[in-house]
Amino acid sequence: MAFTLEQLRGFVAVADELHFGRAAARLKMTQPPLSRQIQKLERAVGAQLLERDNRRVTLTAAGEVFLTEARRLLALADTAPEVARRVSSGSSGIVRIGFTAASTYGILGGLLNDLARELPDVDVDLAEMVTREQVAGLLDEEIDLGLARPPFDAESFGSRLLHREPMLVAARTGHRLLELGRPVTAADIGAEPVVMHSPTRARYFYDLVVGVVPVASENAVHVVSQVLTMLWLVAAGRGIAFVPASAARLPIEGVGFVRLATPVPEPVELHLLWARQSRNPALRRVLEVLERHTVSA
Amino acid sequence: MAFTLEQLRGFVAVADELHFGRAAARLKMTQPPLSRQIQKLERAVGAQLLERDNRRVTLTAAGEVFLTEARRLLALADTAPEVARRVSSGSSGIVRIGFTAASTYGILGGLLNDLARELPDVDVDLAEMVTREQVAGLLDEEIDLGLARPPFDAESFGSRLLHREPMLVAARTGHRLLELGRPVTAADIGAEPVVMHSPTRARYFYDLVVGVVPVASENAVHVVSQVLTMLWLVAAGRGIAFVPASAARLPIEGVGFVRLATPVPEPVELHLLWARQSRNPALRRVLEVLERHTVSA
DNA sequence: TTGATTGATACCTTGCCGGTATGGCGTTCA
DNA sequence: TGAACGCCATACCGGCAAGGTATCAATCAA
Repeated sequence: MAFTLEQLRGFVAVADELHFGRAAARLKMTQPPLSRQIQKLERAVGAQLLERDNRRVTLTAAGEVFLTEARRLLALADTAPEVARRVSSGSSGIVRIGFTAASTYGILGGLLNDLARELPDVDVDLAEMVTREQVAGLLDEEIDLGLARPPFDAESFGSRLLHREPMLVAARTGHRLLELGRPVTAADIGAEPVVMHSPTRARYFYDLVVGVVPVASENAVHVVSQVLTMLWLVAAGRGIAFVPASAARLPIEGVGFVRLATPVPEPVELHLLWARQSRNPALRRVLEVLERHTVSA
Repeated sequence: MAFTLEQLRGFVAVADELHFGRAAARLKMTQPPLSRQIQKLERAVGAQLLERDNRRVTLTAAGEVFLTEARRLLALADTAPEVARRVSSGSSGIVRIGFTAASTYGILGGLLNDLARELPDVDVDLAEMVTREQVAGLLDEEIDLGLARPPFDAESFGSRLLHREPMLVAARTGHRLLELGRPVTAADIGAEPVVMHSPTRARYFYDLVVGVVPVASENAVHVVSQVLTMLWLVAAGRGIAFVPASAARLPIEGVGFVRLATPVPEPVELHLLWARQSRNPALRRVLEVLERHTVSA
């Protein structure tokens, strides 16, 4: 037969007071049931815990070590519900965030700072993934929150526009386009070789660029999907590239930037994205915090 | 109102089976009282632990964390009588040691041998836990002694450097880095895909590696926290990994090791760690013995 | 639509827990 | 030295709560 937490409380009280009567009073009960509790506890443990010598009560050696065990058990039993409640209310927990590499250099830092300040007990796991992976990850609950670019299905996902930025042209230092002193237009580009976005893996940028510079696909010398790779290729003199403004923060030697003229001034959108079906309570709190989060451009 | 250990056992059984009927059978009771046990437990905890949707049962986020608390409580409740009985039958103390998985393959064995020889009347309980868990465990006296890596607070903890070892690069057999015949440097690694340490759960190694190989974070193909997992991923050809030398003792097929060049020759430290506040008398004696214990490299 | 599955509810019975009363034993004074 | 007191254990009783049986309600599969 196993012991109960009540018996432990009784034992700790008696061990504190070394007196059954006072211990019982502290537990707001009478002495006889307390005596029986202790007897049962000793039978369950299989060792004598207290020496009662009809005048005084003392702890045995076994009782001494069992007392620390009992205290630890009770402490754990008292705090465990608190832990669960905190998770349930979302004030503690884990939120897994997927993000595109490019968003790192824009707004992820400030966003994480806000979270750390307002929800210090929420752990954030970060995973770098492209938009398509994020969409899949949200659906099978691999991540809770995404930082991604359109398009995505408004039915299954909640989203919020987080950030807009202009499009830049990246070119090797000294390139003629950098000297224009004004935004670059499609006409300026002509037959310039272009490091192009992959139409499959970076479809968002691909569509955006093709909508502005119709000829671009003709001059593509490379097709890649990572902004960083593009800038390296630009630095290596392979051609020019179209990148979001936040890429200018990357410290790549030998690359300069100039604004690209677009119908919309800031066409590059980054959205917060989450699965409506998510049951992660921490996610709700995180969304509340990020609702108030504004992005400094 | 507080919960009982019986309710915890009920909850753990249901969480294991995700089925009230089977869980009840395992507990040798019928289903209705089990349902009520869980309801009472949820009221006592103050959070919903299980999602019952009349066809299937799932754990909520709060249930997930409460489950680990419940398991810990029950484990403690099961071992506590054992501890008391051992003392009752002559053992003079128990020391609980937390250790990281990696340290097992280095020095834990010899250390335990020393203890068994010099303090045969002290029982040793072992628990595998990461550094952060050890720090928490020491503070709430769940363990008495830790084998962990920096950093930790020198105010509340006593510590002693126990062991230093070099850092290795793990790569698939036949990999070019293994053929160099000399320690690997940051330049050798280049754009090699890397199985990286988690910056949150394996912060010590993360910081260590990032300090030596600045590009590592760019090429991270996986982020994990267990050395064994890293080696499996390396064996599967996912990339290379940075591991402490003791990991080379793990018998993983198809993985080779080569020294990583570091500013300090043996940068990986393992410390003995204990809470200054500890009142466990056996701990004092153990520390005296380990004071004389030296580690054969 | 119907039968099967599964968790919740209603109601009953019983066993356990705590209460009061009292006993046994030792200590303390007059 | 013995009477009174202090303290823990035991006996016995009553209420409550836990478990069992029967059944309901909801969902899913055929």
